Amino acid sequence: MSTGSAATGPHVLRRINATAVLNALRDADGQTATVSDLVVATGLSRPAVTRALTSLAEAGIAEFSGTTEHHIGRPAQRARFRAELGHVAGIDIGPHKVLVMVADLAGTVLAQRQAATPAGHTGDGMVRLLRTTLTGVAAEAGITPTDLWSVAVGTPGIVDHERGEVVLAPSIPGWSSLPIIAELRDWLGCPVAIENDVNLAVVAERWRGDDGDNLLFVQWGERIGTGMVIDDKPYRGASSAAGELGFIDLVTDLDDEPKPPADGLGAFERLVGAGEILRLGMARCDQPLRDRLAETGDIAVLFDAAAAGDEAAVSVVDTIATRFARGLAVQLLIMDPRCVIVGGGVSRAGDVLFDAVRKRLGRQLLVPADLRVSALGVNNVALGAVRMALDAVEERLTALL
Amino acid sequence: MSTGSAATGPHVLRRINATAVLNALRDADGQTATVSDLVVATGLSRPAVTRALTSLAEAGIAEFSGTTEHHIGRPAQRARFRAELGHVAGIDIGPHKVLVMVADLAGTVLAQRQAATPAGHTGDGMVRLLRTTLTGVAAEAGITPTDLWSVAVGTPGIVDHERGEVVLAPSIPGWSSLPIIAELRDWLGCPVAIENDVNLAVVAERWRGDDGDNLLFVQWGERIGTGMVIDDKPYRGASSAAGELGFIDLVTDLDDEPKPPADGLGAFERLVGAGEILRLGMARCDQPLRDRLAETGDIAVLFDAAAAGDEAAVSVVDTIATRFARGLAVQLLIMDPRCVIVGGGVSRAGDVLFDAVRKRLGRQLLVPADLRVSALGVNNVALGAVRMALDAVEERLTALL
DNA sequence: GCACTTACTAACGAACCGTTCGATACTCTG
DNA sequence: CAGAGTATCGAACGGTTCGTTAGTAAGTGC
Repeated sequence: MSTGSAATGPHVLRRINATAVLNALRDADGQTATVSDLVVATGLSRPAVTRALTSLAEAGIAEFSGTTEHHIGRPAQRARFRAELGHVAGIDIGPHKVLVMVADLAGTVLAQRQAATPAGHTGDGMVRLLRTTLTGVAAEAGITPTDLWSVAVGTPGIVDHERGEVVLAPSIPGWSSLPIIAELRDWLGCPVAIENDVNLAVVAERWRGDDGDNLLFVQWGERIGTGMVIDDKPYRGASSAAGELGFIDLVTDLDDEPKPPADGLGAFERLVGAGEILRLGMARCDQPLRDRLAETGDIAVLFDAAAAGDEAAVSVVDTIATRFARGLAVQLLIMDPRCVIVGGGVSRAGDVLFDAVRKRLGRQLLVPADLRVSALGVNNVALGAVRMALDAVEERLTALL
Repeated sequence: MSTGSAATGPHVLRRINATAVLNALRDADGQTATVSDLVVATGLSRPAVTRALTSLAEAGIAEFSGTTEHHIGRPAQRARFRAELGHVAGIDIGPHKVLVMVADLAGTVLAQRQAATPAGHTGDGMVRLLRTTLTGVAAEAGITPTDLWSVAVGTPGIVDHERGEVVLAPSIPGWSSLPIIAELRDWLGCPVAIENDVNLAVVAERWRGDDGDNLLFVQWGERIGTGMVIDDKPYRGASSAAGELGFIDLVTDLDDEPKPPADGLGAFERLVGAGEILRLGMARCDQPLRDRLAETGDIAVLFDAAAAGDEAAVSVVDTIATRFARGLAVQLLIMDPRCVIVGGGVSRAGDVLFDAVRKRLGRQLLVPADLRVSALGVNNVALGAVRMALDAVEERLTALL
C-alpha cells in the first residue's frame, strides 16, 4: 500500500542473508565454496553463514560435498549449489523452426532440439509440435516436462508479457491469436513467460558476454529489430513495442507523408534487409556471380565476392553499409548504448561489411560506438529464454527457505 | 564485494523500517500522519512504528505536533515530517540566464530568482553571478548557502555526471572547460550533482505530473533534445549522450554520406527548430505578417495567424508538423514511451501545431502515442534539479538514524 | 610427538519485532 | 451530567536473529 516496503520482523533478515549466501554460492567458481569463502563474499559472520547454509541444505538447495584440497589447517567442507534440484526450459519459436532447450538451475544446457515447422502449420499442429519436442528434450535431460520449474518462450512480434499474449506477429501468420501460453501453463503447471525474441537475444548476449549493463542488440536478417538491456534488464517500452528500428522511414521525401507498410515489412527493412541485399546483388553483379546468387539465394556468396575484391559486390556492400549506418546512427543518437552487438543472418557477412559500417557510423555520432558481431549464433534466443526462465525461478527458490 | 549485499544484523532491520516509516510519513497528505495511519501504510505493528517514529524524532527528522481533529475515541497525536530541517538548491544554467531555486526537504520551493547572463561572460563572471544569486535566494529562504544539504545543476550539452564535468556544450561557448562544479562543491561543502537540462526537465514532469514511470520529454526550441524517464529514473545512456534527437539526419540522400554538423546545430534542429520555423514564415507569408515576424522575431505570431486561418501560415505549420512527426516517429518506434511531453519555446504554439503533429504521427506508428504539451513552463529544468538534489539527500537523511 | 594453522560447534548477550494487556482521553447517548 | 463506547498510548513478554567469544576437531610441518 506504500512506497517503501517494510520489514515485518527478524525472519526477513534471515531470508535476506540466506539469499545473499545463495547468490554468493552460485557465483562461486563451479558453484562450490567453503564457509570461509562465503564469509568474505557476503560480509556476514561465520555462524550466520553456517546457519544460512544449513537451512539451504535442509531445503535441498545446497549440499556439503566432501572436503576441499587443503594445504594447511583443518580441511574445509565444500558447499555446493544443487543445480540439479530443478530445471527450466527456453523455447525459441521462429517463423520456420522451433528450438527447445532444457537447462538446470545453474543455466547449464542439458539438452536441446530443433524442429522444423511444417509448412502451412495450424494452431493445433504448433501445439502438438511443441509438446512432442519439449517432451523429447526433457527426457534427454532426464526429466518429464511437468518437472519443469519455469519456462520462457521467445517469439517474433509484439508481445504483451504481462498477459502472456502475442499481440502482433506479422512474420508468423495466425500466430497472434493462439493461446499457446495458456495451454503450456495448464499443461506444465509452472510459470510460463513470453517475450519478444530480440529482447531475449540481448539477454543472452548480456549473460554470456561481458559487455556491461547497457547494450543494444540488432537483429539483422530479413527483418530488423533491436533489443536493449538497460540496468541489467530487457527494456520493452510501455507497450512492449520498443526497438522497432525496422519500421523507421529514411526514404520518403520529408514533406511527403509516408505510406503505411504494405507487405508487413517496415521501410528500413525494405531498405537494408536480407531481401534487398540479394536484390541489389542480382541487379549489379555480373554473370557468374549473379547465377550463383540466384541458385543459392545466399547472400554469403556476395560478401565473399566483395572480400575477394569483386567490384560490383563491393559496391553493393558499400551501399548497404551506408544505408545501415544511417539507420543505426539514429538509434545510437537516441539510446547511446555502451556497446552494439549485431546478430541475425546478415551478421555472418564478416568484416567486409562491418568495417564499412563502422567507418560510416563514426562521422554521424557524437560519441564513438563499439560495434561487434554476435558470437552466439542461432542459439541466442533460446539461451535468452533460458536465462529469463531462471530469473523467474529465483522467487520459488527463496520461497523454499 | 558480492552481488547481493547481505544484512549484517538486526540494526539494518531497524533502518529499513525507519526509512519505510519516513517515506510513508512524507507521502502522507501534508506530511502529517497519525501512528495508525503509518501502521496501515507500512504494514508494521504499532510498537514498531512508534519506535521508528521516536528515533526519527530524536534525529530531528520528525516531530509530534499537537493532536488531530477527532470525532470519536482518544485523539491521536500527529507526527510531522520536519521539511525545514534542511534545504536543497536546484540551478538551471542556460545560454542566456541562470535560474536558482531553494526548496525545503519536502520539495516546496521557498525562493527563486533568475539572473540574465551578461553578454560575453567569462568563467569568472559566471562563478560570481552564481555565487551572488545563490546567496540572495538562500537569504530569501532564511538560510545561508553553506547550510544547503544538496545541490543539482542542469545545463545544456553532454554531461559526465559521474565526474561532474560538462563534456560538450555547443550552445554555451567556453562552458565545458569550467570547473564550476568543483568550485561549488568546495564552497558549499555538500554534494553537487550535474545533469543535462532536458533530463532534468523530464524528471520535473514525472514529479509534478502523473504520467506513469515511462515517459519521453521533447525539448523543442532553437535546439531539440529529448529526455527519458525509465523505471522512475532519468535515462542517460552509457556516455550521458542519449536523447540527441536533434542530430538525426532525415534529409541527406540515403546513398550519400551525411555532412558533419557545421554550425553546432544538428540536422533535425536545422529542419524543424525555432530558427527554421521563423525562416519558413518569412519566406512564405505575405506582407503584413512577414513584417510582424521580422519585427518581433517571435514565432507565436505565426501560430496565431495559422489559428486564425491565414493560408500561408497554415502551410508553414503543416510543413513543420509533417517534418517533426517524422523525426518523433523514429524515436517513438525505438523507445515506445507511455507518454510524450513536449516542452520548450515551440510547445507554446498550441493545438494548431500539435493536432497536426498528432495526425501525422498516428500513421507511422505501430502503437498509438499520447502526445501532450508541458504545463511546467520555463521552471521545469530548475524544478527537476530540485528533485534530483532531493534524491541525493535521502542518504544523508537515513544516515542520521 | 609437538607446535601451528585452519575449520567447526556451542553458548552468551544484544537488538529487534510482534503480541498482549492495562491505562488514558475524548465522544456520544440517555 | 454520568456512564458506555471507541481509539490511542505505553509497557512488559516471548520469539527470532545476529555477532562475539571460547572451546574442540582435523589436518600439516618439523
